[in-house]
Amino acid sequence: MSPKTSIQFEDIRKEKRRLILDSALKVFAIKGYHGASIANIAGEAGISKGLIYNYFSSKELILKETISAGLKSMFEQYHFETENYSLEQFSKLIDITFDLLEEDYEYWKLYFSVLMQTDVMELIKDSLMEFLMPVIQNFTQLFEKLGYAKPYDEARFLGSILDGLSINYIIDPENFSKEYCVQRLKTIYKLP
Amino acid sequence: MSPKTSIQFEDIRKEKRRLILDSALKVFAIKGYHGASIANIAGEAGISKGLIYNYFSSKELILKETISAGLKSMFEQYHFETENYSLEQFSKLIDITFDLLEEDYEYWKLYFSVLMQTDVMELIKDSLMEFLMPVIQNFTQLFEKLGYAKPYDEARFLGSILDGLSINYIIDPENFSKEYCVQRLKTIYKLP
Amino acid sequence: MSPKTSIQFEDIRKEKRRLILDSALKVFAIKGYHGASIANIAGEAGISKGLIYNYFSSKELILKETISAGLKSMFEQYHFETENYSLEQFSKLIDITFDLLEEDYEYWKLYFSVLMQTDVMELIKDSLMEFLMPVIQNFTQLFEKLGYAKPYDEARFLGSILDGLSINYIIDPENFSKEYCVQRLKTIYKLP
Amino acid sequence: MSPKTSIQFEDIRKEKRRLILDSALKVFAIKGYHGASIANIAGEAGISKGLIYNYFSSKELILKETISAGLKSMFEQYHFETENYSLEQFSKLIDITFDLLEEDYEYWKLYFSVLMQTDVMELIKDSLMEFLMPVIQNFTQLFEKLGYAKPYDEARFLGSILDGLSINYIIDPENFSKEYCVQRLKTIYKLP
DNA sequence: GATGAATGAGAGTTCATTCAT
DNA sequence: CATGAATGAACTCTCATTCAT
Repeated sequence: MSPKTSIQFEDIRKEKRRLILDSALKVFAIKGYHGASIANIAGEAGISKGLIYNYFSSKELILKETISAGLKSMFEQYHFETENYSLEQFSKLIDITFDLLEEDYEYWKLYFSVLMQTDVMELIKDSLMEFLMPVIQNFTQLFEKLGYAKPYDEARFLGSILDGLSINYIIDPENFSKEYCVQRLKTIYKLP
Repeated sequence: MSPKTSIQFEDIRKEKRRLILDSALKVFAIKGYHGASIANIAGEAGISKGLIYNYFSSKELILKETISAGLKSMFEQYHFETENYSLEQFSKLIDITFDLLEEDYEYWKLYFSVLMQTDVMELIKDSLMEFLMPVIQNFTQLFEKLGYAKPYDEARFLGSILDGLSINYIIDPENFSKEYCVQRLKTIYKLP
Repeated sequence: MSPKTSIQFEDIRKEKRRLILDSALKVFAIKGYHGASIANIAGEAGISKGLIYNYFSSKELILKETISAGLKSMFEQYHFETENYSLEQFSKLIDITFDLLEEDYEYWKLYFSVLMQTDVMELIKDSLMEFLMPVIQNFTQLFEKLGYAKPYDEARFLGSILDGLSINYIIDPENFSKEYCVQRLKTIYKLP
Repeated sequence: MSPKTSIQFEDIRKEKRRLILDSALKVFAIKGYHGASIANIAGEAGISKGLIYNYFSSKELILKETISAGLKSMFEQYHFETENYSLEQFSKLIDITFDLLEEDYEYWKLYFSVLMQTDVMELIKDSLMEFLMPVIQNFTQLFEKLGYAKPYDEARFLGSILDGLSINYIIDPENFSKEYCVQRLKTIYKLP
């Protein structure tokens, strides 16, 4: 009966925000960004269209936040020191990558579906770069240590392979042997 | 005095059809299928919206034709026998692939942008499979001949790498060293 | 402070629905189904085009609902037992019919304008038959009882006369003497 | 090889005009005025869209001409003296009316489909009145001679019955007994 | 905080009409 | 005389966004 404290309000807002982003992710993954409507998202979340605008000022912003929230949570899972990768960490990173793909299937589906659309890309470029740059740099350092002649190019090469494997897994998980590919990749880089 | 000959009309139609498909490709590549409007395509082509429907009965059909025209022209360029790949052909195929990426940059941008959108994928699946299946099969045969334990999985692994490299080249051609990656890939497979 | 109650929303919806159907009736009656546009209806109702689709999912559906709402309300006014017409009821039915024509002028204008358009007819056939069949059957029974040699044909003959009189009244009410025709019709059938 | 004479040209024009009107009638009868497109009519006639505009300056005009050409040709078939109907002529007129309905089914379908649409009606009102007025006047005179108290109202009553019977025959010729109704009508008016 | 009625711009599509040939 | 490519306005319908309650 007593008025809710501002802390309680804060909690409600955070939870609802989370709910909207999760619902948006589901709907975006199925229908794509342009194909999904605010009504779809509201329906999935079980709330009104109007309420969504209480939390996000536009559909574009929902996409941005969906993507960057995903990147942030993924970043947190990598959590080892940001510099000086070891071979063990390299190996582990490959494992983690594929685990995340499986775990956050919907997120990655959205991520890749949006990756190639120039105009949507524009929206998320900043969040993306913030996350990807250090990873590429770390690999560049590692490959330098390992004696590769062109460590940056090798890092891009590795990144590309991971992208390709990820996409193929996302498109058609049934016929794609994750295990084989992980093993094969480790063989190429002589990882433990 | 006399009406335009049917040959004249045919020429006009062929040319205009080409113009529309080319314009569609450009616009689709930038905005994606759902994000691109018929008005955008008409604007790019410098014609009226209505005229587009004199040539294609729907937006869906424009996408289908754009994709399958691209696949067809690409298929013609591979042109070596459809069975029994040799290592030389394997090597050459990698070269050709990256040449095509450079040559038909817009097409591949569209191709990859469309690849991840479930609903759009549905529209072009048939054309796509018709082209991709034999390629995967041929590689499976080749890897079998080369003694790989799981030739189909290896074919998918190779395909994924090519996808990943292609996408990274398409997204950011300036900072991506095509030459390094081609060379690196050939080293992995011990190609000439 | 609190959101609109669902009762308030329900009231708004009911009223607006009514408004749209009434406006549609007016416009359909003047321009016919194909000739009337959603913009016309929205204009007549003083609302936006978009709002109409908040209440009816298509133009077809608006027509269907318009027709069947009219038939339903008319059916309710006949209200005497559905079987075993008497001569008194026959006589009364003629009176009611012409009263309704006067009362629901616009509805009947639409009804008849739509009657002859094959494709539109297709849309409303079911609603129509549901209403008309029992009437024809009852008259067939009545004419059988009265000793007519071909009671069904006589029922169709009577129905045709009523149609013809109705249409002529609808087209040009000023110069058409309803009273004379009602009286004349009763004379033919020796009604009270 | 020699240039066609202007008389030949005249003939060609007349024939083509006829062809277009006939084709328009067929298409209008099936799809209605609004539902039929110029392309449909051109297709039915086996000519180009452009050529139609060489003969008629608008779609509206095609409708007008279709209707009034039909009325004119019908008028010619009645052909008995325009004044002083006899009972024999009355009887014959009923017969002719139903013969024409059967013969020119498509025309009458169009005629009635267009009858109730206020805006289309506007277009053909003049042609219509030119034809209908004398018929109504003649019947008024006849009913006066026969001693009816309100001969004009009786003429409208008869006209309405003919309309109603015609419409019901047009809508559903299979289940409508023309013969019964003709006979019945003659009985009412004590015709030979 | 929460609702959903309401808007308006813009989507894909159709079609009467024009016009160069 | 005849063609059909081309236009542009209007069509049905969708949807991100606003706002009174």
